[in-house]
Amino acid sequence: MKSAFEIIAEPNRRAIMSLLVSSQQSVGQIERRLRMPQPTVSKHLRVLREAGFVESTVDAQRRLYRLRPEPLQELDDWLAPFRRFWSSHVDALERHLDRMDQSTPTKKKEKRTRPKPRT
Amino acid sequence: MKSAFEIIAEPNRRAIMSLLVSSQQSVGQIERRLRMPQPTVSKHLRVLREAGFVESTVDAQRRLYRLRPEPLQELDDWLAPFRRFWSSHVDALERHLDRMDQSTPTKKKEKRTRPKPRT
DNA sequence: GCTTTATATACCTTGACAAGCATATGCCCA
DNA sequence: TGGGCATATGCTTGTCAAGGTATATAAAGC
Repeated sequence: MKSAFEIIAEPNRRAIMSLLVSSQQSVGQIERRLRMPQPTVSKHLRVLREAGFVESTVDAQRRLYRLRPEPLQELDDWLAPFRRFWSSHVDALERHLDRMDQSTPTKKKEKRTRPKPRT
Repeated sequence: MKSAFEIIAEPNRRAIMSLLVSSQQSVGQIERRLRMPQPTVSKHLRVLREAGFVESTVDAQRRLYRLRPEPLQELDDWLAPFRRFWSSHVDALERHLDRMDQSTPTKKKEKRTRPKPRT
């Protein structure tokens, strides 16, 4: 089984998801609005469906697809531990930088790979 | 350039990120704690670094890696529009299901692909 | 029943990427 | 300065997934 992260790694799938945020859509609607060949849409919808990101309803010859919240919540849960790095204060990074040294450092030359970000 | 989503799609990279949440780590520490061959660690760190997920400090022969908040925030931003589906009420799904019909439905047979989830 | 519309699937090709292994680079210390 | 430790990089290979094209399934309407 594929992780939720791999599912949304694909740009077309993210586009489909974003489209479904406003309301449910048929395959044909998605196809037209995203200017994407129909088999491509169907295949991505299949992946999304099997991963639980969307569900479908039969409407005559059409299938209406809509979002399901659970897998997105899983992504959100993974992000949670990292959220403290930016959500609390502007200087969250600074606090992080000060919480160092459980390694065995010798000299600390402190040559940063990047310039210190000015938030 | 690669999207932040593709970067974190790789399980080993997510493991490294999670490890760095507690504090910065040297390559050797990551290698031992995740039981991962050293070249593998270095290569993933390179990907993470070039995508802005981590930055490094030179400490003699070691390189200390630590997290950077920005790219994760980007992920969080993408998730934001979907958050209304679960964060507000228990019946967020229900409300979504009721906000339908901008398609041209004919009969509405309502054969759900899955059983209606009982939250 | 036949045609049209809507969606799904099968097959093939191609590209991307991760792992494994070997090797290079760089720094420390005796 | 030579050897050992820490990390980075090069090369090769196997795998997997996405796109393209064609075709299958199924319902609608005449």
